[in-house]
Amino acid sequence: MSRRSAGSGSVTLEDVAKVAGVSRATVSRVVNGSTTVDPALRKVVEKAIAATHYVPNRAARSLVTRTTGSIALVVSEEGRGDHHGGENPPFAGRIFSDPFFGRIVSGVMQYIRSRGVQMVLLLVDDDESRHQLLGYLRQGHVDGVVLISTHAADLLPQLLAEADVPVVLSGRPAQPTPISYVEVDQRAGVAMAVDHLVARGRTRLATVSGPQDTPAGRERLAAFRERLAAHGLAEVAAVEGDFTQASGAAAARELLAAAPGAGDVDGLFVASDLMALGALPVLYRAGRRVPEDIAVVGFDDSSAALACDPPLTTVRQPVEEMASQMANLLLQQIAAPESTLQSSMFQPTLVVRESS
Amino acid sequence: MSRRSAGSGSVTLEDVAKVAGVSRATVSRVVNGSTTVDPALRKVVEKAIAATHYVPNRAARSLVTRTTGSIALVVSEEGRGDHHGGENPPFAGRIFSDPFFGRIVSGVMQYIRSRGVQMVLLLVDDDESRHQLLGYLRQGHVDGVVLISTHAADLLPQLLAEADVPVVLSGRPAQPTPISYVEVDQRAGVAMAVDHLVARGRTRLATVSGPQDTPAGRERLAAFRERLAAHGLAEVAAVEGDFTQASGAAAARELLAAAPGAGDVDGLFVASDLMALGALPVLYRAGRRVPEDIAVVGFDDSSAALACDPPLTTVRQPVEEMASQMANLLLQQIAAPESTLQSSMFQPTLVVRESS
DNA sequence: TTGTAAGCGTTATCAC
DNA sequence: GTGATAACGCTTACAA
Repeated sequence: MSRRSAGSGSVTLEDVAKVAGVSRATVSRVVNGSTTVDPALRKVVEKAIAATHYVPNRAARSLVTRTTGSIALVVSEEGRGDHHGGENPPFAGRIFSDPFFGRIVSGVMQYIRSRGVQMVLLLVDDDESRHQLLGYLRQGHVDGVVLISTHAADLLPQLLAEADVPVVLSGRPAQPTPISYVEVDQRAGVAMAVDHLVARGRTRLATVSGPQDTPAGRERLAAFRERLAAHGLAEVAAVEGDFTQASGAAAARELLAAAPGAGDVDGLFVASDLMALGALPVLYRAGRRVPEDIAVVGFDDSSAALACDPPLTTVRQPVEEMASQMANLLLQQIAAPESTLQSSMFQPTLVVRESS
Repeated sequence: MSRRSAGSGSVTLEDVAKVAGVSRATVSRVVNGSTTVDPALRKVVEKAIAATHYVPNRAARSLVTRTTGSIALVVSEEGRGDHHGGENPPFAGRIFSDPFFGRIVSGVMQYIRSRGVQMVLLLVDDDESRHQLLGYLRQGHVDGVVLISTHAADLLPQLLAEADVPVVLSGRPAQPTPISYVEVDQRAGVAMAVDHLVARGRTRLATVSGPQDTPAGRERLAAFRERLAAHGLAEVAAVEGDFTQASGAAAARELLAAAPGAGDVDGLFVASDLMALGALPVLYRAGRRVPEDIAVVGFDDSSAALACDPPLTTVRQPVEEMASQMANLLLQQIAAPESTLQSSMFQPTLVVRESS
């Protein structure tokens, strides 16, 4: 085939109709699986479709049906205090290097691919890109949105809800908002971690928390304190990270500086595996053996947990399943826009490895 | 705003024209930035557009222009020997958990976002999904494809080239194919790694190679041997991995079993950081100190390199830049379909850290 | 059950 | 420079 081969896709319904000796409408009915078509004729039409290599033109179809068969996966990093301060590149690619991101993509794709739905990936990281997103959605190029929003101050969940765009949010919205969402039971997960440490005989517990401008960061810290209290304990220390590996290392240093006495802290809950990955070498170099001197539990069960040495005990979030469920709820909402909003809560599990 | 607010996006060119007191055609000209329109009228029209919150309907536009303003990022895992043998989930999500993937997404997005182009993510991992992809492309929902293909036996590069779809491939095609591509100078990168190890006084060199059914895996192994020969050396051992962390660990074990004498191997080139991440703890547990007993160099400079302990010396691939360039070449090709095919080669750099 | 015909919202080719 | 008007390829009443 040459580069100048017949403009593929240019065969129309009309062409098929001509070949099959029927009307355009009948071909359309066959293509769309209408039941009201004579089986014999259908055979003929199907043959004609195969012969002509017909494929429907999506744009034309969209124009009349006002649906597109695709959804957007929107990653919103907006609402952060730091507006990419000195990052390299300036582009907010941090999220794409988080193991979390890949799992979400995987989960969404797994759900939609067999349903003939496509996914377009969009990033929002400032006012301009948010504005562009809103425009894009109004242009009607997607039927709905799976929204990954990390920060509590993010305006997007509310805006999308108001704009009447079918949308499912990752995590409970920070402000009460009429929006569907899928969450993990953070409280239960953290409780598992704390209970596990206590069961291992640890009583001097500290935490490396997530950023307090995110719901996940806040909830996990609160749950940590709450569960500690239930055991009649109080935290020895709490240092805030930002869910990155580097911040985990920094937090560990801070922790050691604050509690220099050997054996001061004997159990550590780190609010994400990636931070734990950063923290472990720091502990190790400071002469603290894991788990002997200090038992460590992470959160997520991301690939970072297995990259840890020793392998990290962690609270598993079923991220892929949650992402699939987001896609599921979204597709339901698209199919029945006026149905009531639904949300799902997933239970985490404790994965015990060698770090505790 | 209620959930029943005015059907957003339903304001048409005609509506704007009515408000502005001009014809539909003129509004269209303004929207598309045509120069042949009276500045005064343009002002009026722009005001009307703002007043009505008009946004163009993409489907209608696509239908007539036959372009979509979006491209596909196609990840093709096809051509592997193992057809997801016993993987959990069966879905081929391996690629999404590779740090590589996020960097590619980041690079492509960075390039296209300011140009108003959108990206849809597609996965091909078997005959059926490949067939679906071809159909999808013919439906004309994207203007072109950035193709990430990992395996040498993959049919997709050839098929897309034949189908006359604008496409840019990651890496040189395994079979000579009329297709644009972006590659890294594997040979130069591996040479840096080997030279570095030799400069460190290492002479008993081994490698954990990538899978030999991928171009990257093959080229790096060949280049390793070639460069070794240039130094008058020969490899002590070469064990094949599959670019995953687990395979790196397995390879390290095999290596130790094959060369059990202490000090047998004093330098190790691992063909990807992720495999190095798996290999290091195995070496460590076997009593080999890194870098004292055995110096290790990786490839990629992915996040895995920093997750290593000690931090990994590695050959940096400018993945984001390469991905951006893929997008760039693709957009060029879309704009001028008959122009000659272009390819780019990027130079890697050596990032020296503590593992060697 | 099938065909006819009227749009869907744009862009593009013409005259003016 | 501007305005009719004809496509673009499809779905969908409505008629037959």
